[in-house]
Formats: sequence, structure tokens, C-alpha cells
Amino acid sequence: MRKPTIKDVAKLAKVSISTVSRVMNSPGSVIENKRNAVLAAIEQLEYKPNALARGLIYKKTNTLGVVIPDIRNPYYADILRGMEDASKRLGYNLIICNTDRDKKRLFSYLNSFYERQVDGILYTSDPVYPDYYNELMRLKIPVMLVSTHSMEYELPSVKIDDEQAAYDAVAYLIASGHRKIGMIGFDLTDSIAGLTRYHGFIRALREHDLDECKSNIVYVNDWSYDTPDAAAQLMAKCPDVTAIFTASDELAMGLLCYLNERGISVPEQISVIGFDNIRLSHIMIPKLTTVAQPSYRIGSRAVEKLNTIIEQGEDTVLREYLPHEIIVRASTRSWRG
Amino acid sequence: MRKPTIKDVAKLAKVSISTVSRVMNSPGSVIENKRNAVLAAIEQLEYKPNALARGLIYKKTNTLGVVIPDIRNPYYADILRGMEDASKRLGYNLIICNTDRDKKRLFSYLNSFYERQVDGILYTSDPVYPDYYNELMRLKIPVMLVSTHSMEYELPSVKIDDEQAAYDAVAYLIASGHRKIGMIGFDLTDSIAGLTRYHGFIRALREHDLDECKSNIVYVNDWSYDTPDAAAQLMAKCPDVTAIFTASDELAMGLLCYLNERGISVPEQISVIGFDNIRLSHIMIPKLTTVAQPSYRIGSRAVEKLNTIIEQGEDTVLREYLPHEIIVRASTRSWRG
DNA sequence: GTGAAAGCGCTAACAG
DNA sequence: CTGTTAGCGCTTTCAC
Repeated sequence: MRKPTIKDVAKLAKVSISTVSRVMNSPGSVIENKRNAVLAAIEQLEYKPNALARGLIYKKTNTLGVVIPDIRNPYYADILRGMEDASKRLGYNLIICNTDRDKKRLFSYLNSFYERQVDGILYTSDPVYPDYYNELMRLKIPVMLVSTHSMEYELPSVKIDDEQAAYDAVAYLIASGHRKIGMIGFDLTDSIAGLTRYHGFIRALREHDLDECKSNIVYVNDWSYDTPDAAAQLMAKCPDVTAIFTASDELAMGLLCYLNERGISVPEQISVIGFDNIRLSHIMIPKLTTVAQPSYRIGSRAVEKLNTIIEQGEDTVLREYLPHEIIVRASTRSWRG
Repeated sequence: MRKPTIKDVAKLAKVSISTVSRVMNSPGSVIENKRNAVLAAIEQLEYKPNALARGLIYKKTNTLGVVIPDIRNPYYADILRGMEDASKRLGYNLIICNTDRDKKRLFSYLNSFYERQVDGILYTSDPVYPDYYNELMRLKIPVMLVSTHSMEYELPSVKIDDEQAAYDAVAYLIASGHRKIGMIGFDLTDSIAGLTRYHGFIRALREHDLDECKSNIVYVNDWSYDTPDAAAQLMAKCPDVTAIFTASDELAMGLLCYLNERGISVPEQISVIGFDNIRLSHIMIPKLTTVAQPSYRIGSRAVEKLNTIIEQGEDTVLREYLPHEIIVRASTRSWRG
């Protein structure tokens, strides 16, 4: 029942283990009849090289570690899928870990990545706080920030321009004639999905002389499952809004649900624009207008970049921004002031 | 920049590498002052043992491989989350692979699992076809079937009783007074989520003398993203149904979307009951009645079972069934015949 | 108690 | 071209 090793193959093929090793790594350097004997033995024993032993020597495991807040969040699931496909293409396997944005959990996983000698780390969780950065540096393992970035530190990243994307969403609403606009955003302590999108919202308002809307905003912690509750808070705060921008499609779905229950029709009475373009957004009621992130591409691009860093030591572009796009569907309409 | 090894620690602590090894594995057997010296050296160098080297010796990698159709499917995402939490608790890491239900892709990943010496495999994809079974057996690695099972082969599994769950869903509709019932199901070639739920549907009809509804069914291949399309097909086939059972919540969401566009109100004109109880089902419009699978628990239980098989060689219960439950929300109502 | 040495499975000089 | 040998980093006898 023991798995066959290179020795077993060598014995069966009546050659030395180095010859077996050669037929696997540089077949041309082995004379044909011996090579065939080895190949036959490999076939017969169903031999497959032990990746641990190889990894020990090559100091390369072809494994990437990924830390992600929660795989159940469809936005991250899309990114992960992009990572996975690119990884398969480039010969890596992914060790995926959910951090729940918890520091202990994150550090514990990073430690495990180190021990397992992963070739690189895909960091898709939270901004990079100073102590996180230190921990990451201690590991001496290439890191790629995904859907997050850092201006303080020289860490490579792939993401969209969140500030601009939020700006575009709100500007779209304004261009459609809306003058009373609200927002459901993520906590401002989240400097990536929270603060930046808030900034985009504010900038759009200011540039269009709508400063009075500045306080029409409600925040949720991370990926709240009580999204209708956030909607309720916002509507209590500013009942007269005609359009709402949400920082995620989940939030938008909760909002849609809340408005529907209150008998407020979308988009007739209130327009809603989401963020992310998750796969379900086109079967929401009504179909959701949203700013699309190239989530899958963010994931795959991140792996590609990480791979070039692993192989070449560095990459040309440090902070890479992928284009976002507004997908107009049925949840928004123009407002006849 | 090289990672410190046990040798570095030994040198710094002025002891042999065996002593270092001992303080890590049986600290009691090392005299105190030496132990402290070693501990100090470990601290100073930030030394962490190389899991590859250890794995080579112990023949245990504390890694589990999981094959799953598509991580973007929220049902599987929930299962994965359960797996992940249990894995963390039990000291494993997960290598997650999306198969897209593609045989080549699956086999390629299984092969990679073998080479990487994973301690066990979580198989959450497709029924176990004969050639899949053979491949699995060749690996000589413990396998756990998750949300799928096999009656032909002696493979351990964790899932719900799909036939009964579907039966219960349909029986619930019937008990609510519905007599014209339709179903959107998965392809019957899918012996797990397709065939069994179809059987449950049929049995419920037969036991309640509703055989005339037997053909009110439409099938989709796997997790179709054109769920509204399937809904359209069903409504064309049997426009007079008053209740529809869908084999997944995604399908239900697509149906809800389609019905809404056609101006057919749910549940007033048509009741809808889904399957899975994904996290979003409680913010659908209307909130979805569904048969809940304990998805998270299925994932965590699977890891627990696999762990006992890995550690003890076998488990008490081979095929384990977890309870399902009907969650009544707003998408169904009783029918006054 | 502790160091020397063998070995996990494999690759990579190094001779021949 | 191919076998022998020396490791990769760590654990584990086996003597001392």
C-alpha cells in the first residue's frame, strides 16, 4: 500500500535512481532503451514524484497562499475564481484561508504559509496596517495585494480605482437629474472599500454643488448580513432621497428588499445603483444598475503579476488599476426635477 | 535573506540539531538551560520549522484537497466555509480546486493532490462515476464525499436526504392546497441534485394523486446562469401552475425575476419554494421559502469525519445524512382551491 | 540528556 | 550516457 518511490522505479527498471530522475527532468539525456524501461516501470507502478521532496530541493512548492475575508461574499468568490484559473494555467495550487478580517486568524494563516514554504501570498483582506506590514515583511515571501493597496508601502497591487468608480456612480445619478442622493457605505475605517468610495461620493456631490447631500449616508461594518437594516436607517435619516448609491451589490439587494416591503418602487420613486456587479445582480428585482468591477480579472491578473515577481524578481507596474464600468440596468432612471 | 534552518538555531544555541529538534517535539527531555538557549535562538532568528521536511518524514502534510464544481456557487461557498473552519480547528489547510464538473480538470487536480501528499480528499463534485472511482482508488488517499454519495461503492459521505427534502418541499405545497405544481430541476444525469429531487417531486405527486403534474418540469444543466430562461420554458409548458418548486435558490431567484417581469405576482398568483437556503434567500423579493440544507455543517462535518478516518483508519457511520428543514418565508401561500 | 548518523524522496554535481 | 555521492531540513534511533 506504500506509495512507490523513485527507488522502486529504479529497481524495476534496473537502473539507478538518477537515471529515473533524468527521464523525468531531461529525457533527452537518457538512452532510448533505458528510458523506455524507466517509462514502463513508472507506468506499471503508477509512480508519481513526491512534491514534498522536490520542493525541499527546488525551494519552490508551486503553491500560493491566499487570505481572503470570507469566501461566501460573492465578490470575493469571483476574485478567487479568477485566481484559481490563472493558477492552474501557471502551475500553482492555492491554499485558501478565510480571515474574517481577524488579525489573529490572519497572522496564524500567514505563519502557516511560511512553514509550508508557499511561493507567494495573495493578500485580499483589509488594508495593510503597520503591524500587518511588518509581519508580511518578516515572512520574506512575495506578496500581492488584491483589491486593496497601500500608498505607504511599496507593495504591488491590483484593484480598481475605487474613488473614481464611486465618483462615476454618483455622477451618473446626478447626470440623470437626481439632486437628492444618499449612500450606504462601508465603515470609514476600511480605507479601501469604505473611505475611498465615500470620497468619491463626496467629490461628485461637491463638483455638482450638492453639498447638502453630504450627510445622507449610513455605514455598515464590512459585509453586513442585515443589509435591510442599513437601508432602514438611511431612509429614516433622509426620507426624501430619489437615488441611492450602495457600496456593494449585496447592500443594494438588501435595500431593494427593504424598499419593496415599504411599498416604495424602484426605480420610479427611488433609483438604486450598486457596486461590484456580482453574478446575481442581473436577476435582482429590478435588475440592478451597478458599477462593475472586473473581479475575475482582478484575481487572475493578481496571480499573473505575482508569478512574474516570483520568477523575475520584480514586475513593471507596482500598483495596477483595472478599469471599472457602469452597467445600466433597470434599477435607475432619470429624474424629472 | 535565506530562511533560518534548524542548523542555524543549533549553531546559535551551541547545541546539536537533535537537541533543537527535541525542544520542539518533546521539550521535557531537554535540560532546562539548554532548552532556554534553544528557545532564545529560535526567537532571535524567528525560526519556524519547514513543513516540507517534516512532511517528508511524518508522511503527513496536514493538508486536505478539495474539489468543488464552482466556488462562485453560493451553496458550495457555504460548504467550503464550514470545511475551512473545521480544518483550522483540526490543524489542516485546504487546497481548493474548481472542477467545473470537468473530468480532465478533476483528474488533473486529483493527480496534483497525490503528488502533494495531501492527507485526505474532500470530493464535492458530481456523482462518483466508475472511472472516477477507479481514479480515486488508485490514489490510495482517504476520500470523503460531500453533498454527494455513492450507493455502489463503499465511500463515506455527508449530505442531506435529497429525495426526502424534495418530497417535503412538494408535500408542503400540496398541504397548502396547491394542485397544479411545477418544478425546475437539474438534469437527471446528475444523480444527486437532479435525479433524487426529481424522485421526491414525483413521489409527493403520486402519494397525493397528482400524477397529472408529472410532466410539469423543466431541466437545466448544472448551475445555469440563465435561470430566467428556464422559468420561461416552464411557464410556456404549463401556464396554469399555482406553485413551483425549484432545485436551488438561484433557480428560484431567476424565476422570481422572470415572474416579476411578466407581472405575475408571488405568492398571490404563484408560490415559489427554493432549495438550499443560501444567505441571500432572505432578502429576495419576496423573501424566499426554501428547504434549508445545513450547508456549513455539511462542510464542517465532512472534515471532522475525514479527520477521524485519517487518524483512526475508519469512521463509525459510512453514509451520514444531516437533517434538512423547510423555512417558510413570503414566497409561498396557501391556495384556496 | 545529548550528539552522531541514518534516512524521508528527490535532484544535482561529479566522476567515469 | 550513467551510477555514485552529497545534500535539501528535519526526525529518530543508537550509542555514549
